[in-house]
Amino acid sequence: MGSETKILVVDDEKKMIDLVRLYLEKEGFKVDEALNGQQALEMIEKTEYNLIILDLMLPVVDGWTVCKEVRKKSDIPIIMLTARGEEFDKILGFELGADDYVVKPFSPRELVARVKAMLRRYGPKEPSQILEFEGLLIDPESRKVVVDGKEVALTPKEFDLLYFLAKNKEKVFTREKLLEEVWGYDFFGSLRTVDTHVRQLREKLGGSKASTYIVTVWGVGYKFEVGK
Amino acid sequence: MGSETKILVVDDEKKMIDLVRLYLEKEGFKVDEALNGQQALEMIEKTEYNLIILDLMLPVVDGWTVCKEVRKKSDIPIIMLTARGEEFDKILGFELGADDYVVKPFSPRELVARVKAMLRRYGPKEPSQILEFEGLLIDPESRKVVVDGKEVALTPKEFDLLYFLAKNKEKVFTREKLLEEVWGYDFFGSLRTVDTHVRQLREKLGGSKASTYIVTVWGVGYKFEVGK
DNA sequence: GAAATTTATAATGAATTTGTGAATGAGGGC
DNA sequence: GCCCTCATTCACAAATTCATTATAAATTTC
Repeated sequence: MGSETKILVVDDEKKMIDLVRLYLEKEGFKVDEALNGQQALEMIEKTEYNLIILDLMLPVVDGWTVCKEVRKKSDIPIIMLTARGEEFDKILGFELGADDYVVKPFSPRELVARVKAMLRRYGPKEPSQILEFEGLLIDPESRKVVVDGKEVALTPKEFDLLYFLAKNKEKVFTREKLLEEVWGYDFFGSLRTVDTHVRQLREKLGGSKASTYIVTVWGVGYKFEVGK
Repeated sequence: MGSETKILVVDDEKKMIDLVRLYLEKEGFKVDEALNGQQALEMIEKTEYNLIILDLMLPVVDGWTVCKEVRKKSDIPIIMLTARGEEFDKILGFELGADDYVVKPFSPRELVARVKAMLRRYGPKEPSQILEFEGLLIDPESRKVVVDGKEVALTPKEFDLLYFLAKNKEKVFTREKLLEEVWGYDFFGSLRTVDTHVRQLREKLGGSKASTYIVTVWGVGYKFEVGK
């Protein structure tokens, strides 16, 4: 992880920057800071960052403008920081190219989790691997799944679940762990939700060999297993 | 399970403590309680906890102070409990070294999930190891057991028992100790239960060399022994 | 060698866990 | 606004495992 992942934090409150820096550095990230939008744009010009954390309310040049400017030249992931009550701005932020937002006050765990999720997704592109098994092909790029040569339509959650299990084949996950990994650290719903999605998946994978891949490990959870 | 993870819960409302205790103990954690900040600090001094759950509003010494004091000496994960509306305090809490916060009223699942997440991240982690012996392979990640090249299906308890014994090979355990370690500290059933599971295991490990590994130590208990 | 203690075997009902069908409700597209 | 999809939850059925009991076998002790 910490192999030189550079993050730029833009906020006019020094205290906030320090807080964010504290937790990001604990995770091994390299952190730079900018106190206003103007400065931020200059720094982005000079240095190649892997991710930008951007407060909306900035002096000189506001967050939206920074966002728009950055997007003209690059696809760096941007996480916006917004104060509660600025909910409306959220939409605007997304339209202008932000990839995620976090509402202040936030928990460091939440921010770190989102940063990591973002980097996993957009960061130093580990070639998104096409997974292939007998009678089953999973392409994360196009989010396409092919069973016995025929494309099968999966819902987003179904796809994410299948892809996660397949990517970590032979490894058992508890329902709790799956909720955390596939649904997200901030989902606290019922464990049985996992069962339902597994069922849907098995059904959609049909009577073919593919339907045998998702295995119930009784008393523990599920795993993806190729078998023999 | 059973490996003694100790959590200190600090709150001036006994009712709140009981609630938290209920859910944490159900998960196998050992829970201590303190009703005020002063008491909390004394307990932390004497005992080594793996995690602290800390209410902000405390008599004698408040949550912030406790947090600051703890941080002077240790990196124990701290989860803060705050009442809704104390949003502002959240930031302050983080600056003082809290690792996460939960807003009251909270769902027990949420609290437990956060506790576990915290322990996973900061707690000590032992890598799960594949154990291999002549004619027997035990993989805790996939929870697979292979005897003489053929996979054998074990029930959860059988697997846990076998893995525990094998991981601690050459060491004798009384039935009592096994119940505590494999079943959990809160299991108060018959000692004979262990016998039953040992028998099942031996049967499933078949006539091969593997079936000789679980050894009865007469008058004491069982051990896993590779022999010659 | 017999009695006493400890362990092995086998069977069964209870308890836990998972599968299944269906209902609800949120959110997006038209 | 309306319909459709998807995610989630619930209730119930099915499957599996678990703990216990009773009885037989083994081992020790005297």
